[in-house]
Amino acid sequence: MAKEKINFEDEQVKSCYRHTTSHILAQAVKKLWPEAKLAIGPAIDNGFYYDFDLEHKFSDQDLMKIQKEMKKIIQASYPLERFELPRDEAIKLMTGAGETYKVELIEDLPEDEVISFYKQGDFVDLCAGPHMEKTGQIKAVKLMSVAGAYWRGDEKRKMLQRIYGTCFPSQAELDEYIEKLEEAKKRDHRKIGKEMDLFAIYEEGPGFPFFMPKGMIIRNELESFWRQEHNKRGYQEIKTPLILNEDLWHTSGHWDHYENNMYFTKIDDADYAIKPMNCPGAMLAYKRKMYSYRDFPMRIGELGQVHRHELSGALHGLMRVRTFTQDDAHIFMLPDQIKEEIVGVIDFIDYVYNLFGFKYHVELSTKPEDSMGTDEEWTMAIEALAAAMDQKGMEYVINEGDGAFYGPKLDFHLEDSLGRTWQCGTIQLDFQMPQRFDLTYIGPDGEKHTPIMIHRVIFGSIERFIGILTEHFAGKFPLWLAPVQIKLLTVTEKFADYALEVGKRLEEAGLRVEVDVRNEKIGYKLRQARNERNPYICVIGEREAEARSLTIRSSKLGELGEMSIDEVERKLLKEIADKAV
RNA sequence: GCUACUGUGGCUCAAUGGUAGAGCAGUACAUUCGUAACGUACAGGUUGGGGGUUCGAUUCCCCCCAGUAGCUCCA
Repeated sequence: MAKEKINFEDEQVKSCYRHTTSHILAQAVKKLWPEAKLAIGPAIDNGFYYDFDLEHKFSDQDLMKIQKEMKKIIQASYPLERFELPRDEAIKLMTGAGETYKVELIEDLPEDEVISFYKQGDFVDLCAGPHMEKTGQIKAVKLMSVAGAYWRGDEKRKMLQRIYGTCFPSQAELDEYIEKLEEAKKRDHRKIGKEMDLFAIYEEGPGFPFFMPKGMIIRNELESFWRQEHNKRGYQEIKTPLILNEDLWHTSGHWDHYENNMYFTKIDDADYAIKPMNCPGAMLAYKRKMYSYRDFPMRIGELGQVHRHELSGALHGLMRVRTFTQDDAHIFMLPDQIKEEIVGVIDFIDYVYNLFGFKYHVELSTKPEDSMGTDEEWTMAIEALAAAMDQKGMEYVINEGDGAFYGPKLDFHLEDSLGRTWQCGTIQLDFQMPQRFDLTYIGPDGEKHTPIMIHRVIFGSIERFIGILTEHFAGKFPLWLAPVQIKLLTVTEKFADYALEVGKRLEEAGLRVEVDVRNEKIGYKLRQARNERNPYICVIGEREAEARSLTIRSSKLGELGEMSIDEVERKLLKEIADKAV
């Protein structure tokens, strides 16, 4: 049986395999530190973890020790035996063992739930299973790291020590996984951002990124693309201030629901807040005049810079910052326009993500504990979002209680190089804000009505999106985004005149060109140009200068041979116009 | 914010209880060389900040700041 090939393609098998390994981890830790209390130890996407409550702090050396102990348990190939106990006996067993966390888990199980345990050797753990038949079936194990994690994910409760590990049916597969992780690290946008001189974050401003000239090119290209696409889709653009009076934030509900994340300031003794969201500004902009029902839908976009006080430990390169620019828009509409507008935004997001070749998944986030509005309004809003997704025939998962305080949302998540997902696009349906700000329009009945509003972003934040793009393309950006699109390298200084002339001409055609006429060997200049991830590199020597041609090399396709300057110009301009990836 | 870890010249890293070294990048000189690093020289650091222990700390201790991983939270 143990010789049977373990099918990791089967998610259930994989999960069962990893879950068993987490029990082996727990057994090893209990052997080495009998006083350790066990919390929980599930299989996760890339492996498994187990949480322990233990005075002794695990070090990297400890991980090695534990791993050795795990090997012994695997070699002993204990069978995993399941047994069930009535509730009181189960509690007695765990209380006797001093496993207070397990007792709490049992006490929280529903009355009619079967309480099962798994035993391997002298180790017993509360567990619903399933498990492998014996510990000897586990082949390649590696403990990855140790980190803190709150008991039951509650920051008010004790922080436990969590050991992360992974395991595979063979050493080769484990090695492959480790190698993949190494490769992914090379794509880290923080590393590439530094190497390509795109952006920087200094101690003087944690979470407040600086964009350098090359990063600004990417930013500006994204923004002009954004404007173009919004124009096409009937959006108008506004800009609202960064700082607004306290009253506004009371009206919007931010003061009550979002204060912890806001920065405040005073002007002439009056309280002001730095905006954490753009919507209240958009509300004021709406209120500047009267509207007819014929004016809807009204789509108002804003590239709005917001500031949010994120916890220091949450900051992460460009992905999680304390100031970012949302590619925001607020759509005001009539009740019967809701679904169509949501579908329109879904299509828009899908168009943009597909352009870059992104895979994404969607979550529907429902009413959080701290929220405004009635249950009926929330139900209606959630149903509208779900209906739009259903009309598109798109899959989504429900993310219970994770909505914004003013309404439910559809969140679009993109993956980074390490498989972590980041929320980028979001569509939020809001019945609250228009009421609170007393927004109105005149309906066909001649009466005043309150419009319905959508908040939405496509990129999410320009910063995060650039981070994701950087990792997705490993710094080899599509030509239209590349900070330098073509780099010309001279073989010797003799060809500098020709190179500069070509450079000038390509620049006049609208291309971003760099010419390297330095007195260095061509191999050296070439190496540097490649390290800079330049999409196109041309070496210019005697041959090219005489024929007035270019020998071009693509970072993606390799050598493309000799072409006329015209050809190169046309080729690149077309690639840019096509936004080819 | 919490837990653990880390913090040395622009970058990557080394070293030691006795006031720091290398490679890359930079500058100068030399070289004019056709597809991933020519050579020589120079310059560059009060070892994140503050305090303490010590005859002496960058190395040990404490506090703070920043970063990394994870948790919590989130675009």
